[in-house]
Amino acid sequence: MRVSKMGMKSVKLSNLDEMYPAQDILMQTNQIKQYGSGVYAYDNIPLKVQDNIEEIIKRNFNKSDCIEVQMPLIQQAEIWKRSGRYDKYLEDGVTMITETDKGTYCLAPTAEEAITVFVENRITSHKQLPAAFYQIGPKFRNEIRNRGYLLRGREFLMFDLYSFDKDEESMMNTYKKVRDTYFKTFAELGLDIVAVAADNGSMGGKNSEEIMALSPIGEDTILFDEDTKQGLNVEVLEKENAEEYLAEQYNINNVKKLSERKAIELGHIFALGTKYTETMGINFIDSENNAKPFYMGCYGIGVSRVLGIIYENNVIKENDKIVGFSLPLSVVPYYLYIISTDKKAEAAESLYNCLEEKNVDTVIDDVKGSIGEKIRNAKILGIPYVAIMGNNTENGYVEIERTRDGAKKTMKIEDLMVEVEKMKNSKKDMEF
RNA sequence: CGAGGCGUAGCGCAGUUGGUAGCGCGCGUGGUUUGGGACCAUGAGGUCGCAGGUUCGAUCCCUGUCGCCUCGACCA
Repeated sequence: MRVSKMGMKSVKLSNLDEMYPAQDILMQTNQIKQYGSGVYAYDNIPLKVQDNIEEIIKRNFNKSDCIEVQMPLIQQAEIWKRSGRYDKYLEDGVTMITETDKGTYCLAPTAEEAITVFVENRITSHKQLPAAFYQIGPKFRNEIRNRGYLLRGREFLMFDLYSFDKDEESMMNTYKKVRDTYFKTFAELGLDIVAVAADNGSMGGKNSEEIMALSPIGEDTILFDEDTKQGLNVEVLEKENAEEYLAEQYNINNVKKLSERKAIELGHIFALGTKYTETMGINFIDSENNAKPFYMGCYGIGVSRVLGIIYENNVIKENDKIVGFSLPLSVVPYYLYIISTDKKAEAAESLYNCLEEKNVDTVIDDVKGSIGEKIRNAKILGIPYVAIMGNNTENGYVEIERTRDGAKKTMKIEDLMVEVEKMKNSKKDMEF
């Protein structure tokens, strides 16, 4: 991508939001644009980071035999009435309603109802079970209070997975399998997650855990056990016989060892049981020719929220001042930010074009400006490596700066091309 | 919805004890610069969120309203 084509201007950062500095940078530099409370447009780089997050999620869940589908975003009120949730969702004011001359539609806040209808008459026999379908798409919730930029919007991107099983035991096996996939997925995304036993809220059902990421900007405080990696709600300690309960339920024997950690919820997994399929009357035929309601599970990940957290977790500072971020290789869309003095502009173009040909995406700063300004822009965009060609580098050589920690190295241009391509394929840092 | 705060140029902010507004950054033009956010000159850009009221006169005072932010409840 060419800086000259991306509608970018140099912005001097000022008075960053103390709580969410990274997302404030995105706003100040027009990488996200707010249209209203909890409603944002995305510029190229955050959008592509989000695409990459999606892709990692999809790949992991595809491997776990989950099938990607798409549910409608406008859903007739009837299906919500069928599950009995219409009144509750309206009362809460969370669901956004569109009245048309063809009737009332709900802008999808979630999709249990829609997916259940999708499965009806499609999965009719126990031989087709277990089955799991997921989608990644926009969700709309008229939140009582939006907060933290992308962390809790009215319109946001969500991964939602729905599983169908023949009985409770099988449902719990699916639940565990999905839970494992969550851990794999978030590890790949570079986020430390903890599963925290939780209330079921409006979803209902048997069993649920919040999937939380440890992060300094977390809104919630959880207790964390280093040995078992188990997370708990702070409230657990307020229970009667808390110590016994912890020992029994979570194998935690030394309460003093628990440390308080800031965390933020990125997902929630539920073993629902037959709550929806029973009220909606959606059944399969078991091996003894009886009609039975499916045992469902539903599982969500706030993709937009993951995006926000990844930005917030990767800020870089110089002299204690936040100057930008350095996005992890697992999700960054451009690996290298190429800059040069006028005299070396041709060499920069040639490096850019060669990498384009190898399908390695980079950014070339082809706008007039000082080297220092351009390096700063690389950091504001979150590009992990900067290639500098100028007075300090003789022909055929290039200086590389790793934005994460400011480490520098000079190398041959042809070696760089090999290294960057390697980095793209392995998602691992170049050697420094 | 309960409590608090804020709406003045694209962004960050001043200011007017009531006489219709400034600064920094950014932006346009010309020139000099060119390895860590350069400089000189010159210019563009605001019905001071909106609507009423008080007043000779309101961006400022009063009332209402809308929007945004933070804490709480709720959530991915």
